[in-house]
Amino acid sequence: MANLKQLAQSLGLSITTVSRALDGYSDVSAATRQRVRDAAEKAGYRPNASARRLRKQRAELVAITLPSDPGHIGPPHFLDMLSGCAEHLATAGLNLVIAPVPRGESELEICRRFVDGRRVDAMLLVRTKRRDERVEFLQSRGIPFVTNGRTESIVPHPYIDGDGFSGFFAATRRFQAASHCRIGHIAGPQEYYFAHVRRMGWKAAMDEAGLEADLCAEGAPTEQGGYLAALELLRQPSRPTALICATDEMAMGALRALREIDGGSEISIVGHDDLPMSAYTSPSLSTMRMTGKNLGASFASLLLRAIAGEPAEQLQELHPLEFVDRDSHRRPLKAA
Amino acid sequence: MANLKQLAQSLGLSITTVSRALDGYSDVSAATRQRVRDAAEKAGYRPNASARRLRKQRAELVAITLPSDPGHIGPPHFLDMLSGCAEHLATAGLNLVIAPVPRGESELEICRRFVDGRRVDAMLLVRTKRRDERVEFLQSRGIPFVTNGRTESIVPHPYIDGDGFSGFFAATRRFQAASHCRIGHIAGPQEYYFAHVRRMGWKAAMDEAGLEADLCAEGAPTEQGGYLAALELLRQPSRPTALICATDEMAMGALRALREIDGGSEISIVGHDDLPMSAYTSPSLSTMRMTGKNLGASFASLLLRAIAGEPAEQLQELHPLEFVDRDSHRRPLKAA
DNA sequence: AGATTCTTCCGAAACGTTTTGGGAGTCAAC
DNA sequence: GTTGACTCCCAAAACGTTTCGGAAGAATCT
Repeated sequence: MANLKQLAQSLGLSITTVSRALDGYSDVSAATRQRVRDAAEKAGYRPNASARRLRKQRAELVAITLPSDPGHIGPPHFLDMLSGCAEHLATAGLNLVIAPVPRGESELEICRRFVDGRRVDAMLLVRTKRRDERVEFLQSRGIPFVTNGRTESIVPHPYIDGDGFSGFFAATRRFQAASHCRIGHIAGPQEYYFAHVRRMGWKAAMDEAGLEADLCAEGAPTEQGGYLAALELLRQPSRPTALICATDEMAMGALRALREIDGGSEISIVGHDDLPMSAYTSPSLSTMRMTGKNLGASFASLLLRAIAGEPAEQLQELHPLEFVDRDSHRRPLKAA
Repeated sequence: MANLKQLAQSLGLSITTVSRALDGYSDVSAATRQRVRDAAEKAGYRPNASARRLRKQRAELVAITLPSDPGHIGPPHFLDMLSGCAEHLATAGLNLVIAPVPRGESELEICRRFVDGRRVDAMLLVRTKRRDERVEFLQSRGIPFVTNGRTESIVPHPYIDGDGFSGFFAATRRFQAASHCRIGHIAGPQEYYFAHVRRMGWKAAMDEAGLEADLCAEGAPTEQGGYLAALELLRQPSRPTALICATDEMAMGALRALREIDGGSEISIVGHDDLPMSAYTSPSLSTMRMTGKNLGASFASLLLRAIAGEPAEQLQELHPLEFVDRDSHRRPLKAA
């Protein structure tokens, strides 16, 4: 409850000595140190955070941008991540603050406010774009940060990401191995790195197999976006027999479209994210998810290393995707 | 980028005047004010947050405890709430920080750290217990706070909550109207207020109808908890024909139990939370959810009013529950 | 002309901590 | 009896802001 001055007075010591005793410096005698610590404990003393921050020129805070419009990271996972992240940061004395983006303001402005007002020591970025102005800004300021998702920035930066290319490549291959030729892709907005790279994985597998990669429709990364994109593909003269969707949510929308369309139940489908609800759709949705446990802790750990000054090149984690084998990806294929 | 001193020097003014110009005080001339503001804008000046906080004795921060073990608020909703809350608080210049609870530490210790270290001006509490030591602590410190969920605290405090009693009462009535007599309740841990009050709602409706309220099993508020509790009820000599579950997650577990048991498909079921996945189970899960949009903003708004000094009695919001009518609550009832 | 008010500015203190750069005392070595 | 090393402690500065209490000069009133 009290402050250092009062504590010092009550002990008949100087502020300096009390402060150094609490911080465990060796230039205060063991006896005094103990006496000070006991008194501090008894008084319930906690150093005033603002004062320490001002003096040490560190905010002891890290901000994470909170995607307010639908992004590629499903809420259930995101909250897990937030939690794991906050917990890990706390072990280093850092607290996690949420940086929401009010309508009418850009994420860049938010970054600027937090960074230039020295409200935070570092930042975590979510939902990266291929060309991400937040990344450019933070690099120009030289403030440590880690992104969840890569970018196409020329100068490297720390990130943690799932290997969407390989995952979508492998999923496409899987369909090809099951004799699918008309494999369509429901893509997310291509300015996002994750959406782009997933499309590239699908396309590479099609190209390599000598199949035409013409069945691709882009939509918002939402149920509705997936629905509309799927309808677009199903209206083609030569329909897909299988669909690879950028996200589970989009896949749910595609499933809705398939239900509405004649013969839709013969089309196989796969998503990405492994949302909890994906296990309960009918058919249950086959999907992919990032391997590795506690994404949040890894995210935080990378940031701590970035703060400690490790070079960006050593702070780039690309996790393989694992396939979640359920029903939707092997629906009976009608002979063409 | 710069600080007040540099800005003042470059303008040939005192620190005081620059500060007051930026804050719009009337004792600096309009001309000077404009000149200062232009210069500040050009220099990209942002006041140092730590310094202001120290001087103003306000942290400009609000913490929310993050339930790390499974609670009653489903992750999807929780993240929405977090986001809405952070956004609303930001309009008042407050940022939201996440207070995770590391294993081995109690939520009380976390509160103490945040409050006594003056890291926050106020707190948001989630997942309240009937007797909640965090509430008692914050009341003893006189720090503003709002809980999501009521408590049995003698001295009133601000809260926002769903009316679980009436909701579960009405749901039980609904089953009774459909000729169910053996209506069971899958209860959450009774130390939580929400779990207790939901059970009370069910019990009151049973008592009032002259039906025996003997079919009640308690479990952890998880899928597994619901599964085990349901098995317990289904093993009774006189089985339930309908089940009211404290949460959707528990209801999902109960559905699993029903699938495994002979005749389980004749048992009706209802949950609470309206998780996204609840629409996709088979049968689709009838459930309840709190009315009112943007819980997070309401939560934040209550807190701002609490900070402004409004008495607790005026800051208690109890929202009715609405029934989400799907398939699981009207499965064919075998004549007894 | 003197008294009063208004306008516009500023010096200095304060917020509570950490850290720099010693200072006084003790003890052993020369 | 001077020197140096060591132990234990402290005064004061610094971090960057806000705000209290004027002060100087101009304008208005008596």
